[in-house]
Amino acid sequence: MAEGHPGGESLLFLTDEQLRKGIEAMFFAYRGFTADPDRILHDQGYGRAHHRAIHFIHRSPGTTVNNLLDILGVTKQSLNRVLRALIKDGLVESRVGTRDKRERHLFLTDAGAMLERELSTAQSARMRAAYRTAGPEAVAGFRTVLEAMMDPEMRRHFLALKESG
Amino acid sequence: MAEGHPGGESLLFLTDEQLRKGIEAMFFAYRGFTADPDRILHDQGYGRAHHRAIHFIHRSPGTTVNNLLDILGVTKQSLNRVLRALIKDGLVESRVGTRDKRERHLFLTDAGAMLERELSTAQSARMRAAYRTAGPEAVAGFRTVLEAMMDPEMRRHFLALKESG
DNA sequence: TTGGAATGTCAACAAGGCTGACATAAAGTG
DNA sequence: CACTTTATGTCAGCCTTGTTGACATTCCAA
Repeated sequence: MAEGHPGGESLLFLTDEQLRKGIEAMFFAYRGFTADPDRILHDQGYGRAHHRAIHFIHRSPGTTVNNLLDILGVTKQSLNRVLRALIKDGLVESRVGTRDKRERHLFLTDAGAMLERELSTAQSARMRAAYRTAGPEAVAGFRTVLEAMMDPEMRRHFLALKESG
Repeated sequence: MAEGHPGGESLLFLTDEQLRKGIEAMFFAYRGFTADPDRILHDQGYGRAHHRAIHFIHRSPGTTVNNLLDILGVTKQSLNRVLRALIKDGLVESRVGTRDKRERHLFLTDAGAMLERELSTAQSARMRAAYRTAGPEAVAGFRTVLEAMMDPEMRRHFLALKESG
């Protein structure tokens, strides 16, 4: 490690200590990131899985169960339980596909959209505060590192969502 | 939103769309962040909870159960279940305190240190790759935003750990 | 038309969170 | 010494959310 490394500064920030701090920062920050929605959801008897489903249905209305499975990276049985609850409670609507009747297309109802709004507002508020504190350049760096940290397939999903935004 | 906002550029990057992308980036990146350790742990019959305990015991050898509870933000029943398994399997040692005999001080055994090393190596490798791809300035921004996103109490823990590093 | 592939549902189980109650031991306080 | 507080461990039971296995429906292609 002490050998003359070419470039000097370009490698210096990659010490074990720096990496460990990055790991811990992710851990603590993610807790903050989910804290506000978790509180709201818990009050309604839902969990983080419901939030994820609601978020991505809102983001891509009419998406199929299979699509959602790819994005969320869970088993269909696990997702199905969550969807069943959301449908039963009238937050999500499931419409049989017209072209392919095996598929179910998912939409938020008005009530679902309302909850989505509430969750998104809470989570965005924290994000906004963090962004403001850190400044635009820090935000750009933040996004760059996060994107580099994803699995390739997840990055593909992430970028695909970007375009539709 | 379209009203003349003072400062212009300083607020422009805080659109709903930017915030939503940040939220999704956190979601997808965290999956990547935990993917490699999760695989290793699963092979040994452990989960993410065990990883967290091992990480912070490694980071602060001799830490007490109460300390760990504060940092991890779980209940003692939950942590105890994890610690019991780790102690039974000979990865963690629990020593009665000398000054205060009510306290248990936690240490990794050689076997525990070995697993910690394996987990940390896997997770650091991904972090290192992301850091390298993104570059030093992006990394600084990344860390700044994450720190701003934490709950104050978590930030306190995070900064306290930094010093001992 | 029949068999395989794709899509989604239901049942049962495990990990790991949670709360509540309680035991023990040690420390601190009157 | 009696009493309270603190630190920890444990039991029982619940919830969310992950898993695998079995199954129904639908589509498509041989």
